[in-house]
Amino acid sequence: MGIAETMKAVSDHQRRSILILLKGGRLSAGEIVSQLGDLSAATVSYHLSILKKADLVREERQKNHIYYELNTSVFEQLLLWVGQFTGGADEEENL
Amino acid sequence: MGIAETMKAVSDHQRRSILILLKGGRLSAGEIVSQLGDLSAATVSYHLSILKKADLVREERQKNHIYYELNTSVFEQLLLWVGQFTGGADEEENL
DNA sequence: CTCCAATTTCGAAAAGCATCTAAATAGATT
DNA sequence: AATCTATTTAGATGCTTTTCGAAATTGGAG
Repeated sequence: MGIAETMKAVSDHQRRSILILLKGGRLSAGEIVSQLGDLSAATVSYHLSILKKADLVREERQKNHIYYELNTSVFEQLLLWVGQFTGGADEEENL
Repeated sequence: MGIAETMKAVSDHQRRSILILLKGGRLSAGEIVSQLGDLSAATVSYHLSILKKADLVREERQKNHIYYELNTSVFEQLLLWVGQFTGGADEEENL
């Protein structure tokens, strides 16, 4: 947790692709592997573990699948961080 | 240009520190070096070049100083990208 | 309990990144 | 033009990250 971890997680292209995929609803690891197309299952698993540690996705076990879905709450924090540079959100006008 | 470049630029701790410093107004490279305290001028220059390439800062030459300042417009794009996951901004409801 | 399918973990290789010192450049001042 | 100061570029080094294939794990089905 913390902006550093979130930023690192989101700074990788493949991980951003995974996040975009998950916008369409939850998917199993295997489904993510085939939708991405060009990455081994091991690699996808690695990326998922990073997204999970950063709390950007949540995992849910069911049958013999593991489903992943977005955890939108952490994106709010990211939004706050970025917002401080755009006059959005945050704003502590005390200088 | 492009979200990839922006994300990479912003994913580094030192570069984020530089951006925060620049929130307080423009600074020369040397001023940034001393405010950061623990980084060589060469390294700071390296980070500035990345922020510049990503268009997050703008440089302005004056006397024998080079001043850097935030370019807020690219942060808006970042905001849009993040916003797509939070129900903020963007929103193309067509499924 | 054995077999299968889905996923993760391990170990290694390759690529990329942050950092430094030293050398080069750019511009202002003498 | 010689020099001083501010900054960048170059080259080297160590650290981190991404990726893979193979082996281990986990849980369900026969």
